[in-house]
Amino acid sequence: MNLRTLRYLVALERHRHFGHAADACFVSQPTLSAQIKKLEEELGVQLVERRHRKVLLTPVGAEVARRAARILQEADEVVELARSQQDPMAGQVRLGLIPTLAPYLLPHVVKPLKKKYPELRCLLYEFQTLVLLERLDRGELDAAVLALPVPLDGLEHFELFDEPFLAALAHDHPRANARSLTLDALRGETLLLLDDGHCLRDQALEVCSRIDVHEYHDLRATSLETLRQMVGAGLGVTLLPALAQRADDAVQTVPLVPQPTRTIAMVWRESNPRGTTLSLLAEAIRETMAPQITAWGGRAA
Amino acid sequence: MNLRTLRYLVALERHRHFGHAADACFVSQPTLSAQIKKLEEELGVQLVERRHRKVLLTPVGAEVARRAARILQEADEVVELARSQQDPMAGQVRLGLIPTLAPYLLPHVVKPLKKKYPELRCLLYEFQTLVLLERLDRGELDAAVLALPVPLDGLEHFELFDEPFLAALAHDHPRANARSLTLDALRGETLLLLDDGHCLRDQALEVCSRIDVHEYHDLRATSLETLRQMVGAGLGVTLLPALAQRADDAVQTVPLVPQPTRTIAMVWRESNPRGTTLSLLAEAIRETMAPQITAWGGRAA
DNA sequence: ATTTTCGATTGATATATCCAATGAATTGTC
DNA sequence: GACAATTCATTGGATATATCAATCGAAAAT
Repeated sequence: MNLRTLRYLVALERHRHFGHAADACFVSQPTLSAQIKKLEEELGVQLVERRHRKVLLTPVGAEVARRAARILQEADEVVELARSQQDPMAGQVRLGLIPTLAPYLLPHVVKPLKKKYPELRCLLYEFQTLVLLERLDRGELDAAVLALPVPLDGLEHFELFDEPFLAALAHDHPRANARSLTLDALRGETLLLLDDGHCLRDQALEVCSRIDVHEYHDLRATSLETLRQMVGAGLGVTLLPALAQRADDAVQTVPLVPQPTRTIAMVWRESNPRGTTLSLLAEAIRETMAPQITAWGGRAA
Repeated sequence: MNLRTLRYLVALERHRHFGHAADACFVSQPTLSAQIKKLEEELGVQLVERRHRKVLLTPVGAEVARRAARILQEADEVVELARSQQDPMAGQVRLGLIPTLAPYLLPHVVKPLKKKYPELRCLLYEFQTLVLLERLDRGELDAAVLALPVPLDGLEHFELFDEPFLAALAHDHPRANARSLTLDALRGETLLLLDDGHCLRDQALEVCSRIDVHEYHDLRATSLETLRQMVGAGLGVTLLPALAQRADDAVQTVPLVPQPTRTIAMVWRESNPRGTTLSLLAEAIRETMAPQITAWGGRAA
């Protein structure tokens, strides 16, 4: 069976006339006749009653034509689907972000992106780095926004910006009102960290590795907001990524000198055919965030 | 576009491997490769990510494949329609049954069916209810025999009979030789059940919900025969469907009063062109089983 | 460094589809 | 009743398409 042949049958049903149906299909009448006949042979049933000056579909023929019309419609829909996919900035993109970034970055970028690329529908997911890379590889995500470094084999990457870390202290901490702090000033403090698996945990540990701080081991926060609460409650200090800072009576954030940062980038599979879309998307995010980041002394990539 | 090409795409989706997909379609690998490529060109979108040792469908590719599978199923239905037109009770029918019914029902019906419809070849499958419904929907089965209720949208159904439940007790259980039991008589017993996913598990729980029994949680049987062994070993009691009873030194089955039952029915897709065949088949099964069922006090539908 | 795996490419061959011309059956006209 | 008109079927040759075996080349595995 063949979609073309089904089209012939549907045309024949409409026109009830071999010649006219053939015209409508832009083929010659013998072609259509032969194909209908072949279809009948293949199916082993008579589809058409050929009477002089009158073509009638048999009951089976009518049913087959009805189903054929439906099949053709669905086939046309597939073509439509593909066509609508042609515009690089249309359709949907499945985007994953790390949890210590997503809730703070998205409020800045979602609206501008919607404005710049109104046809683009971003499906947003929040996973830790390892899961992001896994899903990326399995094709369950189109791109991931995360902190470098990650193993980049087979991946394209586009650096978005360097996000500074700030010291977060309880409001009644002796140094809470300093204009800035050196890392050394935190020596001897109790350091609060996120749970295992969050890249921010490793980044904070890395930054603080050269000074003598003791991690608070009894409780590890599972979200940045919990971590902030713990700082506010006076359990210790932590490093907050700049995007996560906000007015908070209980917690003061103080810039560090020299400024530690983490590099935020978007990555995707080299083989992803939507590479263009993803570059443009990354570029748009970079551009949107640049003013904010430079104001904080970070590097817009 | 071409139905053959769509078949190639669907095979590629299933196998995620050009060579294997080609084998499954009985063509050479270059043929399949070329056709997929041509389809991509025709649609103007990349459907497949070709990575070394790994083939991945793009999101569009996956969607196209999904629609293609549907189209192909409908095309196959046209062929079936035509075939069944020639002789409704010839050809093959793919029939799925639930595992708590198949081994006990089939010995009763296979021979009579063979006699009544010698041209009909039944391919038999055994799956749990959820899988049956899924495969039915995907067109991998023509009909399923299962216990109602199930969601019946888009499905025809034909009730075959109501199968009674019997109490199954170890032969040395105090009540093992009773002529009949009320459910209340099981109060306080340990109830043995099948594993999750078996509808019989839910049916037994439903029946016993009003009396106080404790489920034996440490081990759930994966088959009715295992369950019977466990009862024989004295681990507890269970409910057996009437068709599953048989002479067994270690296990006694006792009728319950009033008699709980489950309704066994055959279901198939409304759109299945072999509806006539399937009704006749169901009718034949109902007729074959009626004497047996009424002898047990069940209702022949 | 070598081998293995696997999709892409090539070129020859078989098949399917197409059209123009023509045939055959029915109906309408003189 | 002969002849023309209509309409679908058939024929035969041209063209397009799908197919295969053989081979290539890149990436991984050893």
